[in-house]
Amino acid sequence: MITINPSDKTPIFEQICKCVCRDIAVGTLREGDRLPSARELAKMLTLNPNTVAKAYGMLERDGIIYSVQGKGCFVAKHEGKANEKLTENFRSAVREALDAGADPEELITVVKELSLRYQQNKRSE
Amino acid sequence: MITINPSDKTPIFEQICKCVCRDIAVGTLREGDRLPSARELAKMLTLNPNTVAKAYGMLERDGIIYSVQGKGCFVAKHEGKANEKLTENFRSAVREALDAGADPEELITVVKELSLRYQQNKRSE
Amino acid sequence: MITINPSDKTPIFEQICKCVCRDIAVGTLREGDRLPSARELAKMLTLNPNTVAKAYGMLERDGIIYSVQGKGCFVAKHEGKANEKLTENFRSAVREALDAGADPEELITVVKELSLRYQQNKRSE
Amino acid sequence: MITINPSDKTPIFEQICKCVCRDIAVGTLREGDRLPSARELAKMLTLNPNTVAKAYGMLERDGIIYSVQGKGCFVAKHEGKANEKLTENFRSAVREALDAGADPEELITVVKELSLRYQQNKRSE
DNA sequence: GTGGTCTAGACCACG
DNA sequence: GTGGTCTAGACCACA
Repeated sequence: MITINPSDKTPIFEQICKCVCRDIAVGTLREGDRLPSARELAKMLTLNPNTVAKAYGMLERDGIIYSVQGKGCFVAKHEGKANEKLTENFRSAVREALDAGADPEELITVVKELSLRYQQNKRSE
Repeated sequence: MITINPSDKTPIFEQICKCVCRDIAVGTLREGDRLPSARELAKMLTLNPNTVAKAYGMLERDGIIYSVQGKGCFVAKHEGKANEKLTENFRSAVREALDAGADPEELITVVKELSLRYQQNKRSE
Repeated sequence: MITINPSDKTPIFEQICKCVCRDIAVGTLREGDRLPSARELAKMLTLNPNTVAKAYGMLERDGIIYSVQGKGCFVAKHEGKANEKLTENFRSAVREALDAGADPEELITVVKELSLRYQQNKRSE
Repeated sequence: MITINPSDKTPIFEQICKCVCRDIAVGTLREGDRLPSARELAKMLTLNPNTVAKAYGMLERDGIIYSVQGKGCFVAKHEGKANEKLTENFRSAVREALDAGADPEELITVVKELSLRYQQNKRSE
């Protein structure tokens, strides 16, 4: 499922990319699965088709999906690329925090705290 | 010390905010200390005074500093606000990673690995 | 409707904020409604776009509206925030009066007297 | 007692005026009482003497105090002037709130709520 | 001198 | 087209 939060400051095309990557990492999307066409998705989410096209273009450039003329876009062999892309964001956030002078122990505490809270949310759903 | 990297794509005013927060978190700046005036800092960094004023304005709205007409800007009681602001991006990155199904242990491993590498870079400087 | 009184000494951007808050509180603006673009409004009021942008920025930081890149600004879920912001000055005036030893009954009498006079003015317009 | 809050946005000279008016209204200062000299007060509060002088000038202009060359400043016959000045602030706040579309009943509720809270604070002191 | 506000005009990313 | 950022230069009130 691709969901967009318009009030989120991250560009919409990037939100789409992340959703697709996440679905691949989680297993909701598997190798060879067909993504909704750009037009289709744009209509579903009431977005500008160009925005969806841009997102698909980024994903294709990164080798996460591939497009077939006249047929649509499909999930490529992942080889962990989608996962890499996701953790890369995390890695850069860690680097940024360290540059800002954060204590490694403090970061680990934050991870533990948030993952605990996350699991509780999941359980209560 | 406040340093700016113009080639960094994060807005200049935000870079200033982070520098101030870091200095407060580290203890270089303490409650009641006076920050350089907007014009002074602008001259030092060859920026427009408005840019610095915007940064100071953000910090004031976040309760990290307070401004006094005709006197200057001063750091407020921290209560960890500066520290929170620094790890804010990190926290959202953690949430994103968890949403993508990342294993908390895996994230902690990444933090440990990167902080180790970071300390080595620091030592070799 | 947003109207500006240039001879009023309260900053223009604040006047804009109050107008928007009032329109939300009254119900003229509702959740999800789009505000005029900063440039558009600036042209209508013959102001500098930056002034409007500043007002919109304040409203966004207060969670009263949210901005979307390339689309515009929209009113957020209110939860009474707009109303609170409107009576904010009033609340501090009440606190001040109490500090000065004013009798609560006396203050209420003043409110009643002035609101009566206000309604008469309104009727005679 | 005159106390100054530097982080408060109201100008310092105005804070001084309000303190004096409040002390007169409450009865701490009475007709003929001598106020500390501008220099003295400036030293006590670590303020610029000009700031205190400005405040005293405003109070004298309003007929709340009078100055005697070489002797100092003294509290004038009040005739409720100090009280008027204080409630005038309240009145203008009420007018502003009404202009913003506030409901009179709502304002009265706010007064009741805040005065209740104020009395509780007083009791617990 | 300080911060606060406003204007004018520019560039960018997003949609 | 939109909002976001930055620069340049101006005026004001406060201290």
